[in-house]
Amino acid sequence: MLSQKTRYAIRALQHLADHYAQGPVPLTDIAEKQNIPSKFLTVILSELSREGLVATQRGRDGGYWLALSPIDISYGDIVRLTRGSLALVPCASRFAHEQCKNCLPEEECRLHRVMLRVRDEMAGVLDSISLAEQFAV
Amino acid sequence: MLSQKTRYAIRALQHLADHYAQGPVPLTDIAEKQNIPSKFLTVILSELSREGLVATQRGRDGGYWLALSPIDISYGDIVRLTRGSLALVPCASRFAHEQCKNCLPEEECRLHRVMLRVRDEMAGVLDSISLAEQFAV
DNA sequence: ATATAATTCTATTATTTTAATAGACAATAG
DNA sequence: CTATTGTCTATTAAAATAATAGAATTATAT
Repeated sequence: MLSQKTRYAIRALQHLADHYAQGPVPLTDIAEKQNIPSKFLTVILSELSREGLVATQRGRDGGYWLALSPIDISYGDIVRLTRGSLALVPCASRFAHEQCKNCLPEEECRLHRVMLRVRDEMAGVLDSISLAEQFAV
Repeated sequence: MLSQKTRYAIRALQHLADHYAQGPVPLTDIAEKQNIPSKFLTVILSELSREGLVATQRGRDGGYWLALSPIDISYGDIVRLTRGSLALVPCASRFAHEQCKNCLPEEECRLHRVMLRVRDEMAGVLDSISLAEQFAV
């Protein structure tokens, strides 16, 4: 499952995509429209900003906006960024590969091989849909 | 991510598949060969037995074995059984559907639609591989 | 019958992760 | 200058996960 935080992050980004190139969107707007606790959203957006996915401006008339065009942000990117990996097990991650705890040696582990397939399929879907797809899917 | 418990469950079942039709396999064997804490495996196997996926016999020479032929147990079945659902968000589950917390109405939620696609792809892979596939993938 | 080897059950504890909140600080527009 | 808005660091709360403990039960061989 995606964590609540990841779900919030995705919906916040969708909201920003909907207002792309319309100037800074204040956090309060996002929180209200998307039904996200605003203090928590603060934490989430600050992280996304540190990661370079959103740009920000402080002060009056400030807010957040996408640092890239919606079409250049895929769901795969977002998930990798917010939870580290698309994979369902640590050893099946392409970019954040690590050994699973208490497992067999990787080359003997059948689960490993199954999960590599699953990860590839998931990547296929998630990397093919961007924030620009309003009615995607 | 799959939980550690789910990973243990899958590897335990794979072990049983490897010894299918060879009589009861004692828990201790599985725990040692698969590197799973034995008391924890106790809990896991009892659950799998209650779910009807493995059969058991107590007492001397007792142990666990698969209640079905390995070819009739898919990875999809196991994941659904141990974590309730294949889906990455509650609202995208086919059999355990529920509303995501703090979300928008489902028909407005774009994440919902994306995640339905992902679930279908995952199901495609996981339901097509069974415990009989030794070198699957 | 009895000893032994095994699972089962219920409860509890420990650990980790996730979610949420608080409050002081910094920047900007007007 | 002041109101508005994001930033940062820390803390707390809550939930999920992982692991353990120990008594009870069952089956088998002898």
